[in-house]
Amino acid sequence: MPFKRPAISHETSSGCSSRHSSTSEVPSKRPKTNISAKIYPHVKLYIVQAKLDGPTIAELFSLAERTCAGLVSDVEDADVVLTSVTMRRRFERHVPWDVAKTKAIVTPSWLRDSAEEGKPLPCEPYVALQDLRDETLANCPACDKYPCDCEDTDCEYPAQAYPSPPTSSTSPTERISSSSDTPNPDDDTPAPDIPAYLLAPSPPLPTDFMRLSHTSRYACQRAHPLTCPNQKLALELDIIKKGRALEGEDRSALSYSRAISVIKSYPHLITSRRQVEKLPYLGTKILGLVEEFLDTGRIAEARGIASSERFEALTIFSSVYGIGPSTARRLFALGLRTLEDLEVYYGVEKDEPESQLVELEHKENFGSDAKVGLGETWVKIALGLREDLAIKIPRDEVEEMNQVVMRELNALEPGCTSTIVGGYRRGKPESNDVDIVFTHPDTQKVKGLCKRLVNRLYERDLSNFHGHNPLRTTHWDSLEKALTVFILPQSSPFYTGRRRRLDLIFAQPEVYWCAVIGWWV
DNA sequence: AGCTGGCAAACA
DNA sequence: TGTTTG
DNA sequence: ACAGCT
Repeated sequence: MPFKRPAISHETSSGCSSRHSSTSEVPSKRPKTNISAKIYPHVKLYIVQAKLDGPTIAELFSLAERTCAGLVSDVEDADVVLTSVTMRRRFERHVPWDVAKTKAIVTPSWLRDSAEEGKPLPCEPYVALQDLRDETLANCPACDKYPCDCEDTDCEYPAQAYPSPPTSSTSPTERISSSSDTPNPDDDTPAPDIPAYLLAPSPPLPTDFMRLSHTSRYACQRAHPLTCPNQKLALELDIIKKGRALEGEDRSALSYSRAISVIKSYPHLITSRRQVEKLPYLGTKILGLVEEFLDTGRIAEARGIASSERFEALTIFSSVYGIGPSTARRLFALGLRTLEDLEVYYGVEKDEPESQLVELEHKENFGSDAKVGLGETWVKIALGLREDLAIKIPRDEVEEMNQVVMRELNALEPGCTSTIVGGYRRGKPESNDVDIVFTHPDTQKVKGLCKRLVNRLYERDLSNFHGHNPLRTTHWDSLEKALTVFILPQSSPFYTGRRRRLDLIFAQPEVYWCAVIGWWV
């Protein structure tokens, strides 16, 4: 699910040490200022003419031309609505309430003052309708939305909601996997041998929220939070999507994917069909389902799918590594229904749970020892792994895994740096697997490093899947990756003995950050 | 009405 | 080639 | 079977 949310920018004051000299030395250009003359180059304006006299309207029109993307004649298309109307009842005669909730509704002075100051101004002092104060603040184009939501209180975000900075291998011994190692800004001295361009900028680059809009056709321009205001609807549609995917109806599933993605980026609670019917990728069928959800709180088709024996079985089957929709359907057609059925079918001997891993290599060429045909050695292993892999990994432990791996990598090749990506980077409190991107300033040293690390982890009993072979290793272009199964050492305070999926991605230094931001899933 | 929808690598 | 994965 | 495009 390739949907990312850009990191929310901290206020500069927040704990990050400014000792990192990094930002000034970054060779690539930071987006300095928008080289646009307009103050609100992306803002579309709608003017409610009621209560405004002719000259004022003319003045606002010309201001709008100078400062904004333009005026729109349909209020639905607008980002900001200017009005002198202050009473809800009267305002509703000009703009439907549902629509109004999705805009910033401000007085004409907002535009005048912005033009005078020559810069974007917060909407807060210009809220036109008190009933829509929250919505207006949330939709104010001048603010980085999220900070604006808590303008009164001090903005304390839970630290764990933020991506951690990369860990460099330059502090090898000092950090003996101490428990909570939240990013510690001050005591860690900048690595002398890691060029600044490979370290995360501090403070983080601000996000240009004005370039993001939930109406964009491109998913990468539609920011969305981890859980959205319409989460239940999204989950309901997701069931249909999964159902379609399991049945091999890829086209349909793709449509649901896009629709869900659009809904996830819609920043308000949906209360009427009208709010969303113009959003991209929502057509007649899915709008109908949305409407049904609005009316009844559920979607019959999704309920039907979710409670069907077939869906349940296909879901469990395909949760096994190596079993996809097609095989799942085949197994179902064979009459299998449960995990136990699978274990029998694939001939898993539960008596000797440990032996599977060790002896695997020798069995490799004798596919016929499974009870019923299919000598799927893979699936046998995956079945044994399934229980562990179904357990989510807390952020603390993800960070610990990175520490441990970095310690080994550092011993192998000093001067590496890494960033944890995947779900962790998107702020998920728990991950299904761990993805880490590595690099080293010396292009030559990156070559073959992936294999070397995997071998070392294997020798150290940290990674033990499939003999010397990780699930797969591969490299395309200048990326190398290994998909492995990892166990923390017993000495770690986070040791559980549970096996965890760990993906290692090695990138050439010049594509390191592309690998970091491009690693979705 | 009819076509398109992401992709590359790995395995059997 | 078809299936699965990230 | 879902939406967008031509």
